Amino acid sequence: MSSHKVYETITADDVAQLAGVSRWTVHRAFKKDASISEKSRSKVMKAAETLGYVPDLLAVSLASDRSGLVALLVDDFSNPQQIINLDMLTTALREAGWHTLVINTHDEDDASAGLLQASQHRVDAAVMVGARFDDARLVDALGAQRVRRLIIFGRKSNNPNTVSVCCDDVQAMTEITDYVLSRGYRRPLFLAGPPTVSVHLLRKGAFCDHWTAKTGDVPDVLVSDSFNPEHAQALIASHFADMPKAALPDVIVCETDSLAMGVMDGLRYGLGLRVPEDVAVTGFDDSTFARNGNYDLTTYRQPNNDLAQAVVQTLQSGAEPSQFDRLSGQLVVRGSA
Amino acid sequence: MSSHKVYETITADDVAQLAGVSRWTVHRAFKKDASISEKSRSKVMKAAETLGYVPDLLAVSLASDRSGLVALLVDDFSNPQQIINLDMLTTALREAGWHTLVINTHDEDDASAGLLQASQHRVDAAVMVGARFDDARLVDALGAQRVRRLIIFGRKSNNPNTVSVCCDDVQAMTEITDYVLSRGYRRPLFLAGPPTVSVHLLRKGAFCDHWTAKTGDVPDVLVSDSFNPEHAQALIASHFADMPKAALPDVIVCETDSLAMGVMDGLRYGLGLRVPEDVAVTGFDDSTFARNGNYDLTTYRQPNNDLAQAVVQTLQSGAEPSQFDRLSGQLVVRGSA
DNA sequence: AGCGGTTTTGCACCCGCGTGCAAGAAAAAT
DNA sequence: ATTTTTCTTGCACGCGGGTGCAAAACCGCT
Repeated sequence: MSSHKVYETITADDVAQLAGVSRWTVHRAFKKDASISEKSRSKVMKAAETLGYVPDLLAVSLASDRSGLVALLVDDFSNPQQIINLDMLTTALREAGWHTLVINTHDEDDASAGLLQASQHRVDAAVMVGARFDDARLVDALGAQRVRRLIIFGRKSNNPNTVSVCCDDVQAMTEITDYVLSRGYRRPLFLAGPPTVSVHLLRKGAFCDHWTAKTGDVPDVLVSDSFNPEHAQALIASHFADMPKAALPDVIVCETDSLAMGVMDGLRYGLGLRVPEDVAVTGFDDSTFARNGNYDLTTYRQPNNDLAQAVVQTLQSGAEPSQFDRLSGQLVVRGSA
Repeated sequence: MSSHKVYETITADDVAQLAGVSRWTVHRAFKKDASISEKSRSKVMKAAETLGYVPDLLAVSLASDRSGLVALLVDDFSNPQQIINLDMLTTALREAGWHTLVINTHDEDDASAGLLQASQHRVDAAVMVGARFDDARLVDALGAQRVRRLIIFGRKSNNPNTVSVCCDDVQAMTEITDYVLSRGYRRPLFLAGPPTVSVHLLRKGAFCDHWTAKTGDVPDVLVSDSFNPEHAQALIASHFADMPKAALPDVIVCETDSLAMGVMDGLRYGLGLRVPEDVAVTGFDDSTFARNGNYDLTTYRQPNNDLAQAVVQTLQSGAEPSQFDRLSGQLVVRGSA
């Protein structure tokens, strides 16, 4: 109507006509290993070239029942780790020939709606990158499964209709715990993010269990309602406001870097304490800002690229894929602990 | 083949059959303001409900020549501002009923290929969020225009086939300049990002022009090959390594927050200088980390949400849209200058 | 030239749904 | 009760291309 179309769509029929063959021959020319003579293939290719023909992916999807689309459901763009995941995933998927539908979900209902929308686009798979939803409930809510394949990214899901791609949180937390112990810290506080989510239980649980196993003590745990650093900063500042120095923990083990950075800001600017002299801090993720001069955070680096590649491999292996839920990263020791 | 389909696709025909009407009536039931009796609409809706029918967007797109997809070409996931843009855009578009194809482009050729791929998905529009490509060349390279509408986001493009959505950089830089002058700084250095890109010429030019107009002096300019903070940190550290204190600038005006943060780290940890006592710093974007206790950056906040809304409005107004290239943000004064 | 076998090519039909038009049903008017 | 007028409904056809099969063209050989 009003949108004047500058570009006239060219279809395979146009190419066929120009090349003097049938539409199906054009199709074969573009298909690897198709039965077609070299002569007509080159005719077709030349015609396609001059016309600037490219196959319409929409039509291809409809006809072939493969869309070449993968939905990425992301629920927190302020989380640096999720952004890195996004970066890696979009890159890896694109290199492997997939395109990416990013769905910015804000809460769980949104995630559920997003999954439905993804299915309406016939995505070949949906990857849940978020941290704020409960995947078990989500999958069930969707009934059988409108989405061909559901990948839970960054944490372990026990839902059988699902593939988990994540690193081994228990192993990672164990390494952190051992390191903290080896440095002589004995009065730890674990700072956890919002409860509701399985990965956190894993990290918190792994830390507490391992600590108790090694020392016999049960560590204190503090829970933040949000991963937002500013929130954590305020929490720390108020939580320790009237506490005598002697009662302070000597190390705060945080579930993520974002929490750790907030903690450091809170300790320094809110309480006037030094890190690590007064209180040491560890994080998890090795985000960009964690390694600058200001934070210099001891943390754990996830194998981001491997994780993204694991998703691609999962998609490429049509059959029941090996689970990639035990990838391992690397402890990064810096100045904060 | 190997991928056993758990979920049987339900089409409008299935619903039609169950409801005892024709497929077209089903279509009408789902179409607002369609001519259909209340009776049959409710019959259809009930049938659709029990079957769990949702229209297949792929087929809809193919048939209606509107995909409901918008491509977002992003070239730098390490740039916090671009992430905020991504966040705002995906949210605003989703609220307006569009879905988002995010294409992670790494260089200009990639952007060009990405645009082509976007067109193959019949996107209703493509939004270039990147900073690293030259849009003029890009648009021309694509020939007429395979993409219905091309929106350049975050900077002004002069290409007539394009809609620019951005804030008024000249106005913004002028405000910063006036502020810096009002604080008594007189030996500025402007730190620019990689050249090649128009927006930067705007900010740098605006600063230099306005400064010269006000003082008669021509400011020094330093160029960083990358917006990466660590890169800027190293650059600053080496650039000023052997310079006597008296020769240092008294304020470093940076093109973006990421540069400014790198500069602050370089000044502090590389050169042992204090900010703002020895050297003041200003940024641009008001990113999350710019406002924490460590950086406390004086910067300029872009109207992120307005910008995203402007994109939506552009898409919704079918006809020649008013250009949204003069939106204005807000100077944010903090401790760094 | 004639024949069996192989490679190429064309075609009917389908993917799931939108559009325009004409037939059918119901409501309004005579 | 009959004719108009207005709503509803059904249907042919199209969007651009993929699949399987059958016809056609090609091949070497007798």
